[in-house]
Amino acid sequence: MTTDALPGSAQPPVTTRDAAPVRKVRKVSGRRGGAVTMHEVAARASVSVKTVSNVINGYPYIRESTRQKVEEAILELGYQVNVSARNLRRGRTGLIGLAVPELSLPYFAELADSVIRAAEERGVTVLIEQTGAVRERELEVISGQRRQFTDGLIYSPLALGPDDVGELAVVAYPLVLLGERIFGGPADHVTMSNVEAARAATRHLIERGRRRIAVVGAHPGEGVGSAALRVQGYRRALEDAGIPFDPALVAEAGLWHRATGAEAMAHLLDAGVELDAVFGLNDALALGALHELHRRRIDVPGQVAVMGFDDIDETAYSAPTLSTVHPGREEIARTAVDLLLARIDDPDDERPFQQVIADYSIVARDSTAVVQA
Amino acid sequence: MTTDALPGSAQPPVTTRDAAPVRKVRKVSGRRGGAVTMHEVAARASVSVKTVSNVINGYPYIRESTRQKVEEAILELGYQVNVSARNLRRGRTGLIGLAVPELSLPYFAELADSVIRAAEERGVTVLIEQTGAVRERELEVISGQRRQFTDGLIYSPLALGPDDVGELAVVAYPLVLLGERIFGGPADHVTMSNVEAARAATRHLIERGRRRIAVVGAHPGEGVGSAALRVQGYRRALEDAGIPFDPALVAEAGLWHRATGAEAMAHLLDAGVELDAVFGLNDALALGALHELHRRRIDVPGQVAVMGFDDIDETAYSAPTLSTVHPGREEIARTAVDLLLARIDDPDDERPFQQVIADYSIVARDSTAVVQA
DNA sequence: CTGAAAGCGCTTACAG
DNA sequence: CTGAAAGCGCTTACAG
Repeated sequence: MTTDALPGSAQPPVTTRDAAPVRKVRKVSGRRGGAVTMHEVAARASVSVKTVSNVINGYPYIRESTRQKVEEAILELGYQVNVSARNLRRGRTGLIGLAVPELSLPYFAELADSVIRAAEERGVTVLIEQTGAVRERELEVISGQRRQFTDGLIYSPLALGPDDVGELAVVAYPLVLLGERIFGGPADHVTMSNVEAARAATRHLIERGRRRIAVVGAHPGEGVGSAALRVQGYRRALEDAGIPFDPALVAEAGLWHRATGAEAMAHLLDAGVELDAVFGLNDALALGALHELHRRRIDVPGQVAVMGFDDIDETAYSAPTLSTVHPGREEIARTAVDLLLARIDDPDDERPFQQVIADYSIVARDSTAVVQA
Repeated sequence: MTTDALPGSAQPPVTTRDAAPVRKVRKVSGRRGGAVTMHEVAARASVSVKTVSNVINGYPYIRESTRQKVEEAILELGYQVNVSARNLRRGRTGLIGLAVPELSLPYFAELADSVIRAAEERGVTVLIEQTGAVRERELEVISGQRRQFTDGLIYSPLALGPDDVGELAVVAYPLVLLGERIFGGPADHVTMSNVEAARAATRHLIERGRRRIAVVGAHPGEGVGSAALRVQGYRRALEDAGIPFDPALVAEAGLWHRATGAEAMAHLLDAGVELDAVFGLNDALALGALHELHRRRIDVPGQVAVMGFDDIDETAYSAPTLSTVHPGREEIARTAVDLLLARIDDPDDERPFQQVIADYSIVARDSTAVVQA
């Protein structure tokens, strides 16, 4: 080692031929050269590397005095395990992948947040990949180079459909599927009861006296995915209450963004459709609808009640605050991580793939409050 | 190798003692055991491993016929480089860290998005870490275990201040600092001209005839960080125009969220402060203010113009759309990645630390439109 | 242009 | 409870 100067430091290079036995300040080195190795720790503690390794990995049967010697040496030398070497030896990386459409979409940003936290609790690190909800890139994620970096993948496709189950069949690493695009795939699957949740959301509106409930975000002609399932739940709730289904109340929105929600809402209003409530199939759509209603000075919830789906942070801050469906994002994240780690820990486990359905709950806020007469 | 069944497959375990010379379908294996090695490729192509390595790493002086033999063998065997082994040998991981407060905050979600894209173009992968803007965790990131995984770090602290420069001094890996909390630290630094941008934003309002311009999001008593700098820019613009500064127009908001923006706005209005414009020190604050104005049926921009800062996606979708400052997020991300990679590629480079200031621009939207008389 | 061989820093049977 | 040694799969001087 020739210099301790920071790389790129403005100071003149200092050649340290240190005579001092122990350095005062040991810099936090990244993975770069000259790092302390296990052998040096072993030498200093007068034990074998095996023993150092045992201490580090929490092997239980170590004499207390030995453990202490080793721990002291580790501290004194500022030793850190070389992760690449460990990975090479173990055949693991300690990293799991998370593939989502885009972090710019609040729901997925929050999902990523939850997955990172859940993984952290289990001592693993998350590598996020963005697919842009582009079919080609969603397929690329499955077999791309990044799979070399990770022990498994949590995969939330938006463009793939049931026909792509075959693409997943080639996967030989632990995989957990999220969402409603592919069912029965060769992977564990965490999802939610979209139909029941949407039914409950609609019932929530009906119970508050609403009868003309519009839906924003439908994907007409699509048989799979969240849109189809949630519209189905909406229709069930109408049936339950004996309210006839009126197609005029169903507004399409391909992308589930605020902008499309506002547009769809505008279409409904411009068409003169009579309505006293709006169910946005996700929160962004509902917030878009809310803005459009505001813009037209239509009182929420006085004239029109609004309901969303996802319970993103923002819904607690909008004016009025938005009632929505809490889809158990934390639970979904935790379950996905746990399922993945179970497969990673025991790759020869032959137990059948699991499908876990997360609990949802209705979050009642101001946008669906009962207005005092 | 005993079985090709998917791990955890419901099928009975199949012991493959394959006699067939070539497998039909090779599964995309993660990092798990039994993967093809370079030696097998070398054997099949009848060359040495060195040659295979050369082909893979694009070493130029290889006979065309040799290259083809090797490439065929790679294809036939479905060979993929073992990243852990390569990393161990190279002393690099190909991963860079990105530490941000929270992905749930739209600005940071979008920043992460941009950094991931920029890194992807350069062939490196990003590992995101969340600090929650908690001082303790921001410090932990600097020396934590994850630094073992990455070749360098892009670091965006929110809780640390100038006094913490010392904490960075121990860092011996390439580091790029983002934001306005720490200046002159031992690292490259990408920032923006907060003062000038805020001044331009305020001027934008003044040019549209506004004179009573409120500021939302100030941090009274704080000398560093975005809040102080942006308020400074605001005051300069007032001076430029000969408008006296009125402290009553400055509203505090510790956290820069939609909710606090709405609260601050409410305070201003309840206090009866006369105003014809609001400058939110970030977009979330401005959007919160916008909602509060809507709620009170105060027309934007008719009665009050609203300006934000950050140009998050959402500002293009709000009603009315929000004028804001475009801080060159993409440029910041790209520059940060490039600076970091330059240090990683040449760790012995002694060139002084750079401070790069990204260009900003004013985005004029409906919330500051000039209203026809 | 290509080969034989050392070594990156761990973990883990195998012995004792 | 601990040690000596092999080997994970690469890359890279060193030779030719």
